[in-house]
Amino acid sequence: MAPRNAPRSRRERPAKPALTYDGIVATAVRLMKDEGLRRVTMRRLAQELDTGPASLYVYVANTAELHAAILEELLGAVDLTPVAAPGDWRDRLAGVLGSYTEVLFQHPDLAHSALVARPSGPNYLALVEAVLALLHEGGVPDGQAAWGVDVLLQVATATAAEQSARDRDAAAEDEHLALVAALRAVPAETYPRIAALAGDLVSGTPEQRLAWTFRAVINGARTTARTTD
Amino acid sequence: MAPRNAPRSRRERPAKPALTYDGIVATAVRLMKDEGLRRVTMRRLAQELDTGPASLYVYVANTAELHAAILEELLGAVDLTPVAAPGDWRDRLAGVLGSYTEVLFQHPDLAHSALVARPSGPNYLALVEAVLALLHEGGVPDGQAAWGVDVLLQVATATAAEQSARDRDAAAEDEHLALVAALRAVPAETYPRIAALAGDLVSGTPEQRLAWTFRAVINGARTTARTTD
DNA sequence: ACCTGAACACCGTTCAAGT
DNA sequence: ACCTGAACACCGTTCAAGT
Repeated sequence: MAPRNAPRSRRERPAKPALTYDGIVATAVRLMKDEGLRRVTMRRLAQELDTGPASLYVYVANTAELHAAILEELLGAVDLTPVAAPGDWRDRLAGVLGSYTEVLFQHPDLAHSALVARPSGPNYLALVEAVLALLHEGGVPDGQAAWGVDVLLQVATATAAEQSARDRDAAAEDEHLALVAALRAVPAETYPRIAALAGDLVSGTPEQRLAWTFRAVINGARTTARTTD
Repeated sequence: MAPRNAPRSRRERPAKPALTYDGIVATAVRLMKDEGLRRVTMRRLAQELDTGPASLYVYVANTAELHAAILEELLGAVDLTPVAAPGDWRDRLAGVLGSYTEVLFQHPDLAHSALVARPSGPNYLALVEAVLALLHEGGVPDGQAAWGVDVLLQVATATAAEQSARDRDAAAEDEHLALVAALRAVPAETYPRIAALAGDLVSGTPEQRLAWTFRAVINGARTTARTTD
């Protein structure tokens, strides 16, 4: 046992390290990994940093910005090596997008927040750059590449966000099952095409569907001119 | 002035009409149009219905389901007449999708909730049926049409959701401006493609970009086989 | 400049108890 | 079966006052 009244805790563990933006974000990332994004609230985070919630507003404008900062941090894990690897550009682009998707699927609540407040830090920019570089290599015209990168990242993000809601709580899963049931039980007179395609509409894993979607969007972006109409 | 103590209010305005699912949803729709989706909470809605929040849980499983029911209601306003109109199937499909987008842009908070909990009522099914019918008319193979309808509705919904966040609060708009600024100020050595396309990346209105995206996804879905790999 | 206590104005959801 | 009061366990954000 340490002697009583020793000034240890005062000197070795300064109870309150000064607040910094980086420190706040790092704590937020840890909190999210430990307890999920739902618990990364201004109040809970302030508690973790041994302060009051008002103090955080000096560094972060609101909760959405905080969540965007967490995502930006995690985007450092996206594998961008396919950009410089050999092989077909489409496959390598699908690889980068697949890696982005994996990051989102591992922390799926973030995908949801990414749709609302996109990050704009270096890791996000590096991802955009990688996608643009591969579209350029594939000969996709600049204007189409510029708009195409948005669509590609958006479908990946939206798919992860949808999936995340179902993973998180049973109610969202129930609702998805309700949709599947509704599609299968639909009267063929009123909805002939839905009835004809019932099986196809719900087939495949999210990953399989997303892989096809990436290819389809890449092909579409490559071949669809940006006419001003 | 009416005579005092008349039993009027007791007989002519029964203070509490019985709760029903339809009544709850109708009140929720009205409340959203009056005060915005943010105010359509279980507590606020219960107050509007002159009861306690616990009573609503007899009819609605949770807030997400309530919001999905509101959207399903509003989807009745989507214009599906292009399905049976003359003209190029692509243009008519873009028309249906554009009408769906307009509904979402008018009540943009709903778009956000639609990504999490999709509706599965008759209006949503009619929209899916319309898109499938037009893809069928265009000769898009069944499997590709089945997966393509999802992508088309998803990009429309995700675009509206993004836009809604910016319309709603200034903070989200600031964040978007931060991204635009970051894209324009990026060092050309580190991010050569972003620098080269800076103007294109942020050009166009959401409507213009979405119109191109619809065409690109339709083309991609039409030409991209669903190989099992 | 930075930090904070305290307050304002809310939330979703559950559950035992009533009718 | 349906409805409810009351409670549990939280929220985001602001602002005047302190250091």
